[in-house]
Amino acid sequence: MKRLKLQNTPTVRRMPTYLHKLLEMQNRGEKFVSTTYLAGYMNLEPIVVKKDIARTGITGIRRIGYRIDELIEHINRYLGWEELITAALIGAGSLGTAILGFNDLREDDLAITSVFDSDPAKIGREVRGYRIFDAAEMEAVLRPQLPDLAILCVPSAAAQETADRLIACGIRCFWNFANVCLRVPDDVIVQREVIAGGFAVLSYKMKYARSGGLAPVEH
Amino acid sequence: MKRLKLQNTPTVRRMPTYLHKLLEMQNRGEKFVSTTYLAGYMNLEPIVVKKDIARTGITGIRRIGYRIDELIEHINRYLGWEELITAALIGAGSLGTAILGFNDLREDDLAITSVFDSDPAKIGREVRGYRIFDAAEMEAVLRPQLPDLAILCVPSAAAQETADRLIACGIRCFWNFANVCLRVPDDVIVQREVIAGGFAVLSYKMKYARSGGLAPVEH
DNA sequence: TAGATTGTTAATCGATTAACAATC
DNA sequence: TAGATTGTTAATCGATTAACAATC
Repeated sequence: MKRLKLQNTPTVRRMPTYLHKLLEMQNRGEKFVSTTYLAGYMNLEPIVVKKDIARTGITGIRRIGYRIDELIEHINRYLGWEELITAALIGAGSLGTAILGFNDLREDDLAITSVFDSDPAKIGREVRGYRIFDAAEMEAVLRPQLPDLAILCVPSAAAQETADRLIACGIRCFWNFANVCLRVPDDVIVQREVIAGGFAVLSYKMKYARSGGLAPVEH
Repeated sequence: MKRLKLQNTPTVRRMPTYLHKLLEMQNRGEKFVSTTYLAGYMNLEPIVVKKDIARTGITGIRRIGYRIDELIEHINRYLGWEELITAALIGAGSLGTAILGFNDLREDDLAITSVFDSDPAKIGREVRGYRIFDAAEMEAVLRPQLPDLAILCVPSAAAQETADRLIACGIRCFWNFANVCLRVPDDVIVQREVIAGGFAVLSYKMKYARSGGLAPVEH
């Protein structure tokens, strides 16, 4: 099976952190930023930031850095965050609620257009200003206006079945927080978040530090 | 500044997913597993899994695979998950509550020994069976029995200040879910989770697929 | 001018992938 | 035996890092 392999994911993953810092600086009224500054903030080597920024295609000003507004625009374009992305969120438990509350993402990048749960105690109520629909009515609600992606916050045991229904509905993109690897057709995109993966890196760092002394850093 | 750079993080990040699947298989009464099988489940090339497993130092059985119980033990040792890791969780909002509810991690790997919040409406109450302490009393509660790490689920604006207090208390390891890069001394370990990073990869995949056709896969 | 920074090319390093022998 | 798998070494690829010219 030949698969399309994605490149530059380390760069892509760093972009939202640059963006967040840049927006904060813009709010403070700052106009320019240098790679040195961003690297200092993120505890990275300046050359890493320089290469990342170069990928967006921006041209900077020698001795000064980059225009903040221009850089924000370039990063948004690089990530495909120019037009609003719409999503349905399935599973309004504590994790789902946490995602509904991320104002970092929800400014101009991601709009959650509907929220579903199968718990009768939740259906019809509001969470963070979102009305919760009955998961049984997912197809009926989504079909007329299909969102770009589905955010899966359902229990792991229900994830595959939920995904199957959404795929049948026409959804071709998933952000999967359930602890299972989904079986999907070739043309369906899945981004799985593995929280335990972060914890594994953390404990590996601890093990490393016990022998080494200093605190290790990724890369 | 010379820093200790961590290697094999891609391997380390995949380990918890192997582990989770292996435990499930063990519960079903299975005894052996092959790299081919795990690769099929995780949608990876078999050679990737073979190399990952080799890093744990286990020896397999040609034509059969690996003993599941032995592999579980080797992965736990590789990650430093042999003895229980203890943690304080700061911030019992929806994200904190979600983490308190991850039974995947909380079996034998991670024990949350205390939970703090500064919201008077929450202090003294229970969330998922954990009693919530007043964040103002963090030092008093933690000092007598310092946990291995702190899980930061506080609002971003409060993260640095909270971290500073915990460092003064003796904490040397953080799992940081707040959207800021913490300033910490050289000997303090930080693992930052950037949820927006996952979303960036997802939207980058979408952009890629729009031109390419097939759904791209990392690596 | 001097110095901080961008821009660009080359070197290095590490992770993935390929190839194939060994073997139960 | 044949075939599926592990074990191991080498090749490739991509990301990080180094070096240095250009310049405001």
